[in-house]
Amino acid sequence: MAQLIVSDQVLAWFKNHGRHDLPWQQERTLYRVWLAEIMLQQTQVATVIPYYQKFLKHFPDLSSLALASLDDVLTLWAGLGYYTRARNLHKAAVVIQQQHGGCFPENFDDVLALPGIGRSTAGAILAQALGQRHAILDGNVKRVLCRYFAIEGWPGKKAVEKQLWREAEACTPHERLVDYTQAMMDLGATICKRSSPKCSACPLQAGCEAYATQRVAELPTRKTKKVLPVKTTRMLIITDESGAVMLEKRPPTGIWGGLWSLPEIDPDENIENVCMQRWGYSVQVIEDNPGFRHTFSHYHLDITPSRIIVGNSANCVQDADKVIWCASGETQSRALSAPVARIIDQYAQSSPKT
DNA sequence: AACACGGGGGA
DNA sequence: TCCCCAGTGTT
Repeated sequence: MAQLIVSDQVLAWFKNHGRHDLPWQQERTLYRVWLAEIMLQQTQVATVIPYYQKFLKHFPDLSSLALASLDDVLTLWAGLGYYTRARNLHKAAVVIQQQHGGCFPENFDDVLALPGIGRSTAGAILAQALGQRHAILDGNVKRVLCRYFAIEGWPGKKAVEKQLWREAEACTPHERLVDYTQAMMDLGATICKRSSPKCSACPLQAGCEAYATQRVAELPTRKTKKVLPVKTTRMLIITDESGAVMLEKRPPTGIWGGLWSLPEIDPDENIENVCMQRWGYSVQVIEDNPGFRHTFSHYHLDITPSRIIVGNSANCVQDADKVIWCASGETQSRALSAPVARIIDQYAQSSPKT
């Protein structure tokens, strides 16, 4: 069977299914394409259009933008978000006035050097405005390529991104760069979407490795959410003859600062020894429990609750600010952390009676 | 609530 | 060089 050429498929699809009437496609000057590409960073087409037209009306060319105050630029940008883009846009306009005689540069490295313009945006501007041959690799194209070539690994990783740039270069045709560049972005935005991609309407389906191996939903590989560290602790449910439970006040800062909590010990330590050392208690461990996980924003805490009965609580004097014995019906009125409340609630049911 | 996003800037 | 951020829309 004949080799499928990505650009051929995409260009043929673009003819009937791509967008051809976007404002920045009408008069493809470098200035207009540049403005569009900056606005389109992290912002969808439908949102951009009214801003784009308003902006162009006020700043129809590069010099009007360069001469404007940053305040005026930001005012027109208001509502689009990511205002760093507007600052860089204005800064770049000034740079172009000073260093390029007011003409938007046509050399790739010069464009790349402007503030707010990276490799992909530089390529997109020159390809769309001048038909120069440059690969682009925005989020849409990354998704298309990751799926088409079944590229594993998070695209933000350098090695993966390097491979993606290589594929992007290899796929880029030598002609019709204006259409191809727009077509790839349109394909990613309307067909090869992050979720619910429309593979049945995709011009690349026949050659798509992810589609062939049913991995469309898994690719691109998502960013590994940084694995939270796991800490472990043992919480002691120490009850006396009356069923009252021992609570400790936590330090004012840190986790559960100032709340009442169950005494905690290192899960690897011997419970009887610790109870004797810390409180002078001879204790009887009733049971050990499988425990459960409580997750904070920055770590998991695996909690093992251990049920303990002590016969001599009255004999032991404690600092009432730090330790209380709390009767079973009384715990609800105390400021408890959620896991501690859960544990106490769970064990209150089976609280031993004297 | 988690995730995605292009480029800048700091480690 | 690599990582993380800012700031907002989408899922």
